[in-house]
Amino acid sequence: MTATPKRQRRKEARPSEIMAAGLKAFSERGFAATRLEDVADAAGVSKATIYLYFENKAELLKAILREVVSPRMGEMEAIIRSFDGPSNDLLRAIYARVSAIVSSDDVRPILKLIVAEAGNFPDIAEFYRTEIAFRGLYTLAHLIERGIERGEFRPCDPVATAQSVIFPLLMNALATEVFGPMPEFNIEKFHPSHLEFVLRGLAANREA
Amino acid sequence: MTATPKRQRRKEARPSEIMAAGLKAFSERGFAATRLEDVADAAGVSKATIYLYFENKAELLKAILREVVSPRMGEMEAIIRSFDGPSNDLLRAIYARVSAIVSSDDVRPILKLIVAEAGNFPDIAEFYRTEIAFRGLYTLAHLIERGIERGEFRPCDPVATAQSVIFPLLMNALATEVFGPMPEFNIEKFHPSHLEFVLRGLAANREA
DNA sequence: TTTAAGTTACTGACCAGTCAGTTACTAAAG
DNA sequence: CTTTAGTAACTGACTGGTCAGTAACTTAAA
Repeated sequence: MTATPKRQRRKEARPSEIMAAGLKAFSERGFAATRLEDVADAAGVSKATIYLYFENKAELLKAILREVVSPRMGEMEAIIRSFDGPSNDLLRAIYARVSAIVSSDDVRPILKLIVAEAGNFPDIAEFYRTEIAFRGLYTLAHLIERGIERGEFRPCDPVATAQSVIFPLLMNALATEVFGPMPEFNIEKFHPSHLEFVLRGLAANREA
Repeated sequence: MTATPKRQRRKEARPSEIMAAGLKAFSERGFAATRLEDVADAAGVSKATIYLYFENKAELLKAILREVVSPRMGEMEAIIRSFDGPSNDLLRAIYARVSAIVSSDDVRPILKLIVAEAGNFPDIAEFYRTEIAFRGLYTLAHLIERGIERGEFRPCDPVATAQSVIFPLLMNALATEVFGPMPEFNIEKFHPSHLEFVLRGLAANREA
């Protein structure tokens, strides 16, 4: 009988399993209200094992916040660089990609977590402020600028307008995370409706 | 010498002072991480005094969340009911009012607090979901519908479009609360820019 | 003098972090 | 192909500190 032993040694898999369990627990209950013992249970290890891979509770959170979002940022910028058609089509492509990322089950909880905990972790707040928020916003602003230069979009402040474009996406994901799925918000209609709204809001005047 | 006594009996003033101190502390550090003793210090009372006016820590939070936002909701609806001009002007008026409320120093922290803590307080989440979020969104949707009926706005899904209008406002306030004031976001340009964006996104087609 | 607002000092529960001990695995020697 | 010595992964049980909530007392005001 080769029964599975009561415990296993799986050095490689542990950190990511612990981080996944931590993301779920932290985003559900908040950082301070989450017991490391519960994270351990969910990850199928003992609490002490967490301390083999992470210095302390705060470092576990930071590792989670650093790990999940950053890789996705590159994608968006790559799409913009490699695209060559009308700005409308580029915007559609970006929109589809961003909304898929932001609404995904691993990124959406992060959004809530950042809002809730950034105040207690200044270095993480700074990281998200510059590497995620600004970088994302300016990338989008750059796309808008491109459209203006090509005469496809009306003249406007690109950074301010980028917020009009992207914030509803973020807020919609955040609301879903906070209140759960909301049929009253017309979830399935929201994305096409907002995209249409954005394209009209950006459209260059016909007369010219 | 009629020196002020070391302690005073101020039954009327205590609750609101405690709630103000609680709002500040809870929104800065989060509910679980906030010590009731710190709230007491900030309110100029002892911790036990809090228990004279609130059953426990959770009830203090609930009282704060119930108290601050609700009164503001009525205002918005009143404006819409009493208005009679073009929908563009109505939208401008509402926008000014809502953005003032949402960015105010006592409502903005509530936004963050709700996002962070709704998960741990189901009854509060339900209250905000229905009495604040839906009610506000549908009120705005109603305004948009009015504009469509009068031929001033293009036909669209009012509820979905209301999100395009209001979510940037909320997200902008939330970002300010989370990351602090951000000159890079062109704060002073954002509101006029977004309003312009919204009016163009809603505008009825010229041909008709 | 009475009452009720307010405080001080305490307690019981909880939990992050630690450490001594245990078990899974590796591989060198027989 | 065993056995066994060594090591790295993992765990159970503990501790020191923290903090929500309370009980017994004090004093401002009516």
